[in-house]
Amino acid sequence: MNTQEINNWQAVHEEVRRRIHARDWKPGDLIPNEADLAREFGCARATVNRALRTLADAGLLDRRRKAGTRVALHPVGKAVLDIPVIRQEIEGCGMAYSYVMLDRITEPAATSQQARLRIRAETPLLHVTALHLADGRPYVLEDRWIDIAVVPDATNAPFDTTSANEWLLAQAPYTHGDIAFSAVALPEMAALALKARPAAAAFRIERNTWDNDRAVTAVDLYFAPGYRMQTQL
Amino acid sequence: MNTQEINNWQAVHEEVRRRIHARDWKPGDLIPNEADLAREFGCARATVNRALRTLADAGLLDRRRKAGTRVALHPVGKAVLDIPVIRQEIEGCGMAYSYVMLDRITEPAATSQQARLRIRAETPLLHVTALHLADGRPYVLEDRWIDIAVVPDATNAPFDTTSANEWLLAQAPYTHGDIAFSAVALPEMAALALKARPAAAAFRIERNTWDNDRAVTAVDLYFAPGYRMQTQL
DNA sequence: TCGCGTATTATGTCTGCACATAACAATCTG
DNA sequence: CAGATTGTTATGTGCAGACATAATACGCGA
Repeated sequence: MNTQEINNWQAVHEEVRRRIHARDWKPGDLIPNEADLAREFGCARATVNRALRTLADAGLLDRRRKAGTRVALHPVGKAVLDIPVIRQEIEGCGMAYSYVMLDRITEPAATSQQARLRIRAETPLLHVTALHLADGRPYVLEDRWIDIAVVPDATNAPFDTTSANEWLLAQAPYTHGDIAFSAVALPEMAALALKARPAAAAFRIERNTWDNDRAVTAVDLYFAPGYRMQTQL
Repeated sequence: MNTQEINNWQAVHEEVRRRIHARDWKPGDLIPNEADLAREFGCARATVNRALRTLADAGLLDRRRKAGTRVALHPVGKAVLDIPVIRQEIEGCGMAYSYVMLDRITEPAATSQQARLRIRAETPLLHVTALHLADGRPYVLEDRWIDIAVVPDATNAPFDTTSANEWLLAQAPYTHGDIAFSAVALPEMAALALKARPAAAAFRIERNTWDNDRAVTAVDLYFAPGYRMQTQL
């Protein structure tokens, strides 16, 4: 027999997962309560709790107090994307990373940035444009705005060898942010920098980060055509 | 004073987060060990453990046995994407969902599908093409291949009113999968179905799901131009 | 000085118990 | 009978103590 004791939370996790998968417990079914499972598996309720909580986090179970635990109707695929620092992403693929700053000026916020960062028109922003390369080939174009009022040190940072990306991570903490992925026709200037055909389909990431209610920075990343962002389910 | 007792894991979580944010503990710093923190906060080590574990899961801390816990150098943004059923995604936006099946044939696997699903050439696949609409406008084109050998019931499913998407979720369990996001120029047939300009930049999701080592299904989703996939950090 | 085994230490997890909290069920009251 | 009150139940979380595990630090011998 392979029925060794199920006395750690990973084993409980796996066994419950197996039962769901084997359709012993079908979507929508109420499963036994923690105390019963603990007794069945011969472990403490806390152990069962941890396993079920983890499964609920993963979207396989729905749990409600008193109502009990049931198998999720729609096992919502939750994909966890790591958003790595670009340098690490490139080096992680075994390619040589290099970086070129293309432009760096201080300018009043454009209308689109005002809305995005929820700032007033006269706010001066530091606008940095840079290119990240993998094995010498353009990989992604970084178009970034930084609120100088929130990150005053940025005025003195040259960004000529270290990307704003990494500098900000190390220097400017943030409390939350939002991120959006989309496909766009490459603007002409971006195409030029990336050595791609203008209007080619490019993967874009827009990201804004906030320190409490103050916008720290907004970035647009235009990836060279062919880029794929991949993960496991 | 607002120094009320920190005796639950959320409070510890918040306090640690605050200290990281306030740069009391800077990126790379070793923070006090669990036992010390528990003493400081006046709670049990298990409580501190849960808070720190959660923060580590979120990517803010790096933990290694014996080496201790340190503030992550690169607070890797881990974006958790919900991959909802398309119908729910549309209805969640307050739009009316509708669905049209465009095509449904059984055919031998094309070379590209063979590689993707790791199957032999002669394997027959059920190929279903369908359109999901929001408020009557094309939203996403679903191009799906199903291995009949793995999901025999699929042969009898008409897929004319319920999308293969939902049918599979309810009928065919899977153990794992992979998903990739990219931008592509819309193929002519897809553009036609989506009523978009051919070669327009479209957001594409490729997803493969597996039941242990057998491929269940592969799907390509072509979203209508303008689609944005969004989440919080 | 170099290598290797051992001691130390921080995290990882289990147990058994307790109480908190949410939600549904049953019952009481006007 | 309607609406409020109370009871019951399942999950959520806390605590103290124990042992497991991994990785570093130290000391010993060649």
